[in-house]
Amino acid sequence: MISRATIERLALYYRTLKLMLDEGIQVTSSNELGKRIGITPVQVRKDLAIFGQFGMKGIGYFTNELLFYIEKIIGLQNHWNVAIIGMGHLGVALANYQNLPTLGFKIEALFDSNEEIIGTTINDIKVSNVKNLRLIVNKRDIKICVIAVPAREAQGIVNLLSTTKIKGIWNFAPIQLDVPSHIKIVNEDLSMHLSMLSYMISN
Amino acid sequence: MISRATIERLALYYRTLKLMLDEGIQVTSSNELGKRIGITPVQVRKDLAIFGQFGMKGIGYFTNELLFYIEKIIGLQNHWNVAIIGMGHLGVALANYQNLPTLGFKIEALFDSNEEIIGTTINDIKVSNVKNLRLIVNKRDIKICVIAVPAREAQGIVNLLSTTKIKGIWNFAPIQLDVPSHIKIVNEDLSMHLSMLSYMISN
DNA sequence: TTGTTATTGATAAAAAATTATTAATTATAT
DNA sequence: ATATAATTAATAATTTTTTATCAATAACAA
Repeated sequence: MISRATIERLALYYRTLKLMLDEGIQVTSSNELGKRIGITPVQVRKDLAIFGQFGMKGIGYFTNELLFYIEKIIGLQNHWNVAIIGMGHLGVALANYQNLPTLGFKIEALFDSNEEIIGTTINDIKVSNVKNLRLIVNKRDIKICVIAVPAREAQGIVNLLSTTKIKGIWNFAPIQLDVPSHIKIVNEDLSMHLSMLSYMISN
Repeated sequence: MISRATIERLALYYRTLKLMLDEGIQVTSSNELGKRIGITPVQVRKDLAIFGQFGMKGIGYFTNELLFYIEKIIGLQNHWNVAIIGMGHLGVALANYQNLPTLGFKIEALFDSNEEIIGTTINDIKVSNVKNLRLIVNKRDIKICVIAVPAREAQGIVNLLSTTKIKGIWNFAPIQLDVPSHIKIVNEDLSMHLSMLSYMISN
């Protein structure tokens, strides 16, 4: 079982390696990677060692090679269809969020329950009635749902989704959701992080 | 030194206790708290033990008392003035984010560099020119800045802010920022969490 | 060729975090 | 009164994570 912390760092290696490639850096090292991210080179090597041997003793890592392997590990070579549920300010922001397509996620549908919003177009995608959520998710082969509805409505949406074939949920509602084990969930807990910041500056 | 994981859980205890109070639950236990959050009761008690003894053997915890103590620990009794920099879709969403005022953060200023946005009003607050960032931050006693600008502009903003009296940064730009040690930073790394979700559903 | 430097990958050590156990305490039922 | 169940807080044990060390290897300079 690979720890959450390791995967988070893997995502940082990925981002850093992409930047390095843009900068024309063809060979790098655990030292350089660690320095950019703010961790020790041993930690970098330990993380990579879990998945294989990607470097060369005495040299380091070929940037493009390592990037390729990490992309594979994270699964970013897959291209999943995504739906966003809840077209409040946050949902609209996510519908326009550039990193979604950049990382290979294709926004296929947007949903809301407000009659005034249904039928409008956001970032070239028409907003559907949340009543048709299951139907559209199934028809358009949507594999990831982003939950951007108020906390009190979130569990209801999850219940609707739990019998579809989605694989993951990216949850922005500040609430602990009950999700069947075949669906993976990542909580983007903004209010928790605000509390974190409060703690850090208060102590 | 208290671990990040502990503080994150503390924020969850806080949220859960508030909900419990709303539900009229006056006495709770590490068992009940743990169950709601999905962790063991021992973990709950261990976390709390770091800060003191808040419970009673044989009984449990008085919900309002424990809430009060945790609020104190997290520092949420403080009320900080906040500025948001970058009025893209995300910045606008944050300017309307209800949990900011709920947790005691007061949005005092909004900034952008786009002439067409400067001077407009978002959630009753006028958008200022980012050229006046330092001036306004100092004048309005702003202690927390939210960075919602593109990654390539983020470090420049931090450099501007590093000589002001702000205490914390809530960073939404997907980049590792160099921050002087007297300013605390919390990274809200959406793209990292997307990678996390990708890993979880791909493996 | 040989010595020096930089580097990985493997193993060992140390530190940190989590989980288990148990004594002490309170409420409650008999 | 007494036994039982529920619960915290303290301590012990275990597991996980991070950090340190070192042999092996490659490039390069003298």
